[in-house]
Amino acid sequence: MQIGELAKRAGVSHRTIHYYERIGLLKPAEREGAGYRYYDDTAYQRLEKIAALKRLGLSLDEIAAVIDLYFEDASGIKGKEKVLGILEAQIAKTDAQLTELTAFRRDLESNIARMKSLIDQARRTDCPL
Amino acid sequence: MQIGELAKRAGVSHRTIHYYERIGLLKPAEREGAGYRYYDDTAYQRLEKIAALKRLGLSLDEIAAVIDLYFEDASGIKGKEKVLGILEAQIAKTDAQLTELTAFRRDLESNIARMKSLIDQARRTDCPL
DNA sequence: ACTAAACCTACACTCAACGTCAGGTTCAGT
DNA sequence: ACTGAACCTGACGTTGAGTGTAGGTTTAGT
Repeated sequence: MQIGELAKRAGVSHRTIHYYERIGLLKPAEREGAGYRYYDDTAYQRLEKIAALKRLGLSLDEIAAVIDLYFEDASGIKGKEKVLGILEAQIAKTDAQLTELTAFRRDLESNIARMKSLIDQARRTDCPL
Repeated sequence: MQIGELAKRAGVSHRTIHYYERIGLLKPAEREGAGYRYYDDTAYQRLEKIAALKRLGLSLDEIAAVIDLYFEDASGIKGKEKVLGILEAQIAKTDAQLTELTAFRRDLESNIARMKSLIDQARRTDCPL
């Protein structure tokens, strides 16, 4: 598939794909004959993964550091140990984020309840129709 | 307390505080005599809250939309209903994020296990000391 | 052969969220 | 009265994550 279709399927612009390629997030893809890029499905999967990791709040740099795990084995034992370190740091971060996120959720719920009762109350006193 | 101390306590720079004030995230604070800003503890709490919401991935704009909940009641019933809408959208987003985050955590754990076993294996075959 | 749609590179621009710098004012202690 | 630390504003610089545009090339359909 060409860049246009890939972009459409992944819900990003072709400029974004060029950008990801430039910063090393997405491999340059096959370049047949002239300069056209041709992608297969793994490129699409990679873009999806990138989007998912972005939603978790990772920067593109951080994503670059972990994404290859999903698509190839780290090369050599040095690489593996480095990757292990990254993963362990990442899981600690994730746990902290989970804690904060659940607390935030609780907060939201209690505020929703509060708002609802305030609205109810206002309705009953101001305009009982 | 003055801006320097507030900045130190909250772990941000004074320029960040100026910036937050300029975009309406932080009230201008008391300005006695000459232009010096004097803050009380709620300013500190507000900065903490902002930091927490940032860690959850909200933009400063989004934070501005919800932070007042924590410090004052929304005014009028119209405001309350608007706020309620924001809160409910936010909680849906939060739930989605929680789902993704736990999945990501699971992924990380399985990758960590995989890496550990690969490293172990490599150690045993390559250099059995 | 021709044309429109899709592609290419390269540079410039945007926007958020700050940081840096310069030049001036104010406050606290001596 | 004086000095150094803390403060002020305003303009400009920076980084991350892209977007826009210009000018040229390639491909697919007719």
